[in-house]
Amino acid sequence: MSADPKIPPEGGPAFADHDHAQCAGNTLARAEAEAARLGARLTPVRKRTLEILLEAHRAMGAYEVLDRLAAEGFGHQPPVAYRALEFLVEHGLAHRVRRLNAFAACMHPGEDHAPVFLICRVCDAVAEADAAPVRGALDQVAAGHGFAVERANLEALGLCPACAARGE
Amino acid sequence: MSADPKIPPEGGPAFADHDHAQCAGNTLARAEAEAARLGARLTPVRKRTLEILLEAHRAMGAYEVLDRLAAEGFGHQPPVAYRALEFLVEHGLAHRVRRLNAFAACMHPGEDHAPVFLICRVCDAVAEADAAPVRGALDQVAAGHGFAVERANLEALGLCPACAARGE
DNA sequence: AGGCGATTGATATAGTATAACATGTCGGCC
DNA sequence: GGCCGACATGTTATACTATATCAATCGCCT
Ligand SMILES: [Zn+2]
Ligand SMILES: [Zn+2]
Ligand SMILES: [Zn+2]
Ligand SMILES: [Zn+2]
Repeated sequence: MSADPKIPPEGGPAFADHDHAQCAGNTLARAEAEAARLGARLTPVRKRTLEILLEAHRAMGAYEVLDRLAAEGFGHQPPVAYRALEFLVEHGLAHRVRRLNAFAACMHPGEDHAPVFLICRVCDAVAEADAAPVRGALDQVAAGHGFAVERANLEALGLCPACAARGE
Repeated sequence: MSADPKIPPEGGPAFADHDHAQCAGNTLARAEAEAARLGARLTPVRKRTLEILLEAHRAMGAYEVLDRLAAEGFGHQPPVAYRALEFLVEHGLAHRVRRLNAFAACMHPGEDHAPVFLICRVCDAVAEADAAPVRGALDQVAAGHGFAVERANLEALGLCPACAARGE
């Protein structure tokens, strides 16, 4: 039942130590501004979903998010979580991490970025890095095949600095 | 239903037109050599699974592979397909395409490569491109975060040359 | 023959995701 | 005010993807 081998530190920080409450609040504010700019309605479920992702500062599965939402009086069915998450992803307020079948809040809402995800295989922390250089190389390789890249999933699995220092 | 070399869609070839029977046979031979080199046993189910992937020359879901295997007298249960696929992936004879929850035969077995996948969103063809430049950029970006990349999933979605020419 | 690890198969279940329908809410518009 | 359509939320039901576990078998070595 709860013999979870991985113990993702509750609200674990991304790679760099930081004041996470401020980091989450900050990002939420930017996300709200971005939603307003887009004319996207950040309703209660959606906002709460985003807050949950931001507070955790890690990738969360849809059902994990759903449990939290349900515990707070929202719907108990999968579509409740999936719809909110889909909304966030579509509007660039969150990202889907396919390697983990999970979702993570976007740390740079409104910046129109193509992220690369750095996923620690030990602590499950997920950091969003700038993909511009990677994307450039990708576009060039693809061009060599006559292929036009529209979207890319770039996800790296490895060791975060903290876990590497801890001797993995 | 399979003869016209000009039409990619069903079981379509990768991006470049080619003699697919030869392409598949060739790759299978190289895969067998690689398996032998590794001391990996390419048993009937495993070999047939690889052949199925090679013949299709596209990414296939585990259950799709399972249906084929079952129709040919192998087991009818999911683990049959998942185990064979896992074996192939572990030995570098196939790759997992997470974006599609699917698997594709490796076109360069034994070359110790880190592939990038180019996935056509129209015809579902999947090409395996050299990821070395992409991987280099990725490593550099990751290093900037103190992150050590061990494995990466690099998958691009877009338009293959044939579909682009056909006016998308 | 007997032991042993690897392989295959079946049963059962876990985990992830979406289709389809019902209800409610909030606008503009007559 | 009353109507209407767009959207949001919620529910039921189901589809799709993946793994844990036990049982039988096979190849190989002693
Ligand atoms: Zn982002
Ligand atoms: Zn870590
Ligand atoms: Zn390959
Ligand atoms: Zn195509």
